[in-house]
Amino acid sequence: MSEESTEKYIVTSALPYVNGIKHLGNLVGSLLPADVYARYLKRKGKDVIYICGTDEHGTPAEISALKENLPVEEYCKKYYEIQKRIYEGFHLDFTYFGRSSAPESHKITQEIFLKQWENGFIFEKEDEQLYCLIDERFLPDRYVVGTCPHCGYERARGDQCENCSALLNPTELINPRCTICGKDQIEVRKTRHLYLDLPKLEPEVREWVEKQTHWPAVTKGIAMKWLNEGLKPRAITRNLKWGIKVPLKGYEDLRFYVWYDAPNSYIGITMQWANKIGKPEIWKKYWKDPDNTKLIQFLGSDNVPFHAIMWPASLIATRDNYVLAHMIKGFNWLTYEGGKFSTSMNRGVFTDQALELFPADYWRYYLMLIAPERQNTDFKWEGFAEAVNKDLLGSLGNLVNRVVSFLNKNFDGVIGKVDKNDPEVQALIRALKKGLENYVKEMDSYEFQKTVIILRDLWQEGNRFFQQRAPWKQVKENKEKAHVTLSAVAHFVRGIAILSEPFIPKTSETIFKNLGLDPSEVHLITLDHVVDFDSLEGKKVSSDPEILFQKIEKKQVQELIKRFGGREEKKKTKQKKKGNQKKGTISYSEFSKLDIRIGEIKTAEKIEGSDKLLKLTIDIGSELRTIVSGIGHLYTPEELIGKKTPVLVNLEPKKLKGIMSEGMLLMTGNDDIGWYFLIPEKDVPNGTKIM
RNA sequence: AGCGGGGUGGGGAAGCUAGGUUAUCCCGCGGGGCUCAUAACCCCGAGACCGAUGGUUCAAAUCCAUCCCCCGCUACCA
Repeated sequence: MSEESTEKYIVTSALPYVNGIKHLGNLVGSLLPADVYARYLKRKGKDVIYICGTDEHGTPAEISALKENLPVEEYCKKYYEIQKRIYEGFHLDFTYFGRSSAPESHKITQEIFLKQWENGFIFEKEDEQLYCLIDERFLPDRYVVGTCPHCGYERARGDQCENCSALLNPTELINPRCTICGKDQIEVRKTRHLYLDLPKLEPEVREWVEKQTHWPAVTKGIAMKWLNEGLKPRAITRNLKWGIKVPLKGYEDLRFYVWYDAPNSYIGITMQWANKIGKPEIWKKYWKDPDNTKLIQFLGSDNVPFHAIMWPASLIATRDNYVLAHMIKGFNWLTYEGGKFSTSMNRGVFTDQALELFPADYWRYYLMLIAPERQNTDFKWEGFAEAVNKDLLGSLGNLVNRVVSFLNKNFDGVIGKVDKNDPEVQALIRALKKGLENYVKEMDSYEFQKTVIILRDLWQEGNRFFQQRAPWKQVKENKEKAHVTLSAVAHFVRGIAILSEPFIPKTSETIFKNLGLDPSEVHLITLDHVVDFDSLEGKKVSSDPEILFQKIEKKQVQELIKRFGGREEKKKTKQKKKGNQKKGTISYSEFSKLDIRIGEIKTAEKIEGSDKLLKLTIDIGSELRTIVSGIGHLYTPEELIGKKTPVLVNLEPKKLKGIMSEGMLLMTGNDDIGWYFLIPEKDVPNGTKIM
């Protein structure tokens, strides 16, 4: 066995919670980049497994199951199947997509726990918790509301009062109520829980984290913050029925906390795979050979503490030889049209809807292009359409189509010999070589956005070469040379199809098909065969090439924004919220944005077709402003001329009755007592600021 | 309020960790070319006091300090 083959990789994506169908944000923050990376490693010829599955334990699953009137096991199975099918639709090429509730996950979690127990990293502590007599369950903090002991707010949550923002303990609440049944049949019960002794493990965790100099800023920053604040013991059990049992006498009523069992399921799911393929021991080859295995984990930044601190600590505490993460690639957040994805407000796109609208590769490409690697990024329908129309269709699709069509029209579809002495051809080969080099460099640094841009540049490079060589002219003057041009481009296209495979696997298949190659080959060829300008010689391209992408029309974009919620809707809801609230405090900096000055009304005239609006010209010192004001029923134009009044000068201009109004008169009063000008006590020059 | 991320030509981003020739890319805009290709492609051009102020330095978008603004998280919704 060569040294190369003992090097193994485990790629994991954060386990999506079983509860319902996920947003695009969930895809882009872990599942998709993990898939792209695992595919990349396969393109490098590495021994790699890509592990993921649903995270099924915990209270939310139980509650959602209640709501759907299903036993929790059935509920989880249902959503496991649904999510699995969706991810297959996105061509996520898992080695195994399992479940955290499978027997293997129970087994490994219990095994890990027992080792920690033997090694003295687990202790018991008694605690008080609220218990709902109706639901017959202990209530997690979030499932209790009651009156705040500090401010008397009646709907304070178990952990914090929204009104006075005091941090609370659920047992402090006055008249606590259960949010599951809504009743107040609650009592305080003593309960004991098991804790993982993180303070004891801290030095080892710190030493390990400090060694990870190659982690991205998001990951390392969050991990160091936790360590610097000091680790506290963390409960690993809950009072639930749904979950993994604690394998100790006297603790049979307890279940492990989700945060504790979920990451163990990466191992558990690998075991599920191992059992399924009939090699029950093979999981150890990956998870218990830390010197030769690299664990690469993809997750959203909220998950970083669990993967960078808690889980490694947990594994270290076993004193066993489990693999710890080599890379934890944390992602920031994806927003939707400038705001957040929101289930309740029905804003944003769910993964199942996405697949009904467009092929998976459209999403894969755009999402990786805007992957929130170093900052939050925004999903925009216009951006999506642009990426599809310009990059995928205009650049890649066009290149593939034009070369295949041209070969069919002029050379019976046969690819010829590439003349490698031709300097322009040499330049094209060099460009592909260089592209490959950069691609590997960026992928090895887990830089997905940058890799996508390298791909896009290569697609353009193909078009440039095609344009520069103008085979449609060559074919008339020197048919042989035209054939060289087309053959070179065909080989180039083959190369970029392989490079593009991790990102747009289905498209790469189609490209291979159009080139007359076996589509499944594109998932097998390794990167060292990308730069190859010989292998297609004599081959025949497809006589009926498949169109790679469909254009997304402007009209369609507008419809999508309308259907899924766009900016307009966001504005409205924001205004609504504000309108319902009392005026809150503003900071001085916000106040200082207001530019209010004394202005003198120079002219005033009625606006045709309006009974209240007057068009005023106001001298604000530096200039004359046109302001439309609704005071026509209070004053005649003549009365207004010469009046001095405070004017809000930097108000966003707005068209009223077709006239641009560039400011606002400030007056006092209301409709009962009338409206009055605020006239300065002493005459001041026009344009004097009001502070 | 606390925490995290960010402010770079009209829009979106790269560059900032290891300061240094004309600040890079995509879209848009202006002009030109091509007609093989899903009006898709290619070339040229205009456009940036790199959030503000102060500092370090021969030299700062890049380092330090202060401030301002935006977004997200703080709800087992990633």
